[in-house]
Amino acid sequence: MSKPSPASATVDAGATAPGISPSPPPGPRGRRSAATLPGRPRGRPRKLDSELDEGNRRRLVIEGAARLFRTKGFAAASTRDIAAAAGMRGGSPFYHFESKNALLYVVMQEGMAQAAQSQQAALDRVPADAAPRERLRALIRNHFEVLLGPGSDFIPVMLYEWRSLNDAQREGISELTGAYEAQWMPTLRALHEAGALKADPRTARLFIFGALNWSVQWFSPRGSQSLDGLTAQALALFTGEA
Amino acid sequence: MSKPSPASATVDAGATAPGISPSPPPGPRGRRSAATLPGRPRGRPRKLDSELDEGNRRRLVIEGAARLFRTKGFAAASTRDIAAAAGMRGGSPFYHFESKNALLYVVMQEGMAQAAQSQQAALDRVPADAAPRERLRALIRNHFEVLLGPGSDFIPVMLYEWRSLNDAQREGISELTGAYEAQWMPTLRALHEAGALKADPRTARLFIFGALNWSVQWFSPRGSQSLDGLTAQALALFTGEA
DNA sequence: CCTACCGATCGGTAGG
DNA sequence: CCTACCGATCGGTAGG
Repeated sequence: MSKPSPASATVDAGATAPGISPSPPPGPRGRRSAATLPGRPRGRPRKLDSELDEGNRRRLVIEGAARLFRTKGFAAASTRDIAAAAGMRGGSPFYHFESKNALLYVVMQEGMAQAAQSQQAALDRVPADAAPRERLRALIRNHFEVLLGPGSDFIPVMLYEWRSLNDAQREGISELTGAYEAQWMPTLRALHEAGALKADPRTARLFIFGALNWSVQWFSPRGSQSLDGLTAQALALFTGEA
Repeated sequence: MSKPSPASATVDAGATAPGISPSPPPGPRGRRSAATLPGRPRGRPRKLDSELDEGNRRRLVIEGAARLFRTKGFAAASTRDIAAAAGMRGGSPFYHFESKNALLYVVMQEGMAQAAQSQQAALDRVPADAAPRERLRALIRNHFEVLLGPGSDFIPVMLYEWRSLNDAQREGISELTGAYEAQWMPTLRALHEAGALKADPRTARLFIFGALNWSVQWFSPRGSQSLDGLTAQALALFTGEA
């Protein structure tokens, strides 16, 4: 119901998902041939001021967009709002991104790439002979960090603005979320076989993700709950052990 | 983070939450003195055609709004879209509602009122001497019905468009959601004391609601899962019993 | 409830 | 990256 029916969903003409490859930022709108322009001095390319912080300005746009998309929603956050948040004038975000939608995609893509990396690191920190429950604890704890930790605007945007993506973009993000979610399954299956998780692992994963993801709606970092405490509570709820 | 800070949150001048009282629909924009207008025949008020289906037109606006707010989001759904969905021309929804925002409020308020009523009926159907787990089953099953059953656009809108309400409106809706949620607590406490629910009941309620609410993101009525099946899985996950 | 209209705002662009 | 601009669309209203 919340996804448009396949029949009516068409892919825009030039809507190939931008920035799918996790390669270094391609510079403003792909225009990167400055060094080969005529009349430019050879040798070590002395960067202009405007080039020096070019990556920084782009960063500011992305971070401002993430924050505004999260607090106001994609449709309600104007590109002017985003420009102001990045210290720019109205039209300047379009120097870095070809459309508001492409900016949304980059926010989600960067968020998921970082979440996946953080999750992999968390799993690597768990001893190979650890109990499945400890592996689940690490996954839950990292997920809370990604959702609620400092600078955590990107993933909430991904969770709550999925419908604002077009089909090609959804496919790109799905690849990332699919890999992220798949890393939970061996642990959930092990717990299920050990009798510590009674629900079917596939359905359990959906419910567990829902329980955790929903915390962005009610968690306050100024409240009494710590992320470690929340993790322990979640573990108790799902595996019946305090 | 997703709620505006109290300092910057101001209540609009005339923004008293419309339609708080669950009394019968007050007719177009509160104008209901037609029967007392001069020159009108006495006796049984013979209704004009336009009056006959006045409630129906209003209904159509509300239901179209609920569907569009759900599928496109509040900001992205235009009042023109809603008018068209109700078979009207562009400006006509404003004959029934003073603003797009007031329409959102009515959708949420009607959704919650109906959900609360449905939940009460579900609880009334549980025998007084039933085990707490059976009470929880009834609550979960009803919640799935409210979220995923036929005509279930209203509650998802409430869940995902909270930020589009102003402060006065939030207060009005909070009263309804608070009562709805409170009905879960005795059951959760009983399960906790019996050792069937390991997490703290307050936190457990937040996680459980998250797990259930998130199902609107992935559930498909054309899939293999029935709402009864989902309920059994959720019960197994939370209370460790199949 | 429709017709016709209004000011405001929006995403996006040309040209420098 | 700014200035200045564009067409489109939006929520909302007057007047019937």
